Amino acid sequence: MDPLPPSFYDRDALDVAADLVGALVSARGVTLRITEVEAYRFPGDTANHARMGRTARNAPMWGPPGRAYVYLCYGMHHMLNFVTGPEGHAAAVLIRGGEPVDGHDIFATRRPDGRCDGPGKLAAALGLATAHSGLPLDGTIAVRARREEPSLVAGPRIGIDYASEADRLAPWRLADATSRQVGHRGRLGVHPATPPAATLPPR
DNA sequence: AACACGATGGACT
DNA sequence: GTCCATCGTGTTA
Repeated sequence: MDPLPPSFYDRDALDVAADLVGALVSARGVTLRITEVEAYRFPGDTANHARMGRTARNAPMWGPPGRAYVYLCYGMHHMLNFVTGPEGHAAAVLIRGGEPVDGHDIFATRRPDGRCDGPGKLAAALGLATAHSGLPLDGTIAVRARREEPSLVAGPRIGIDYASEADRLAPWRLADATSRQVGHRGRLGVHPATPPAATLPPR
């Protein structure tokens, strides 16, 4: 199975997010089936790291689609994102949860409790850190298309109290309705994602 | 140079 | 539910 091409990511982050649930992400000896994601859109999303413009940290978000954006959160947890939209469009999808489907022994050393239901846990399970930020998603980190379409549930994104009320409430967290590896289940509704607004510039 | 603050997780009440 | 470790980054001076 070939990695998903950059064109897969060259769409609105919410559309990409919906298609990433169920996809496979592999890195450093572990493969996970993605169970939970969040879309960080652009422009106008006040929860987006790139909301204030380009910085050294968020530089990969401004680059071409289909690359990783990894950053350190709270001084100890790493967060894995996939960059979406064309160059200059600083959107991304945060990968928040996954079920191990290969490399179980390595997974067990990185996540002794077996849990992979949060973004810090997921990056730890894959052995990723900020050194991997900017890498294309067809090498050390590789993503392959899902085989079956999961049933999705949606809810507000987690941990973005600093954002505007509209952005705090936007149901841009998407998860597999049947997976155990999904956090904050009480904050997920049964509704599918709202249709994405046109936030991509015409091409 | 100093400072404030996290797209969290784990321990605990 | 509450508390807080821990440090890179961005902002301000």
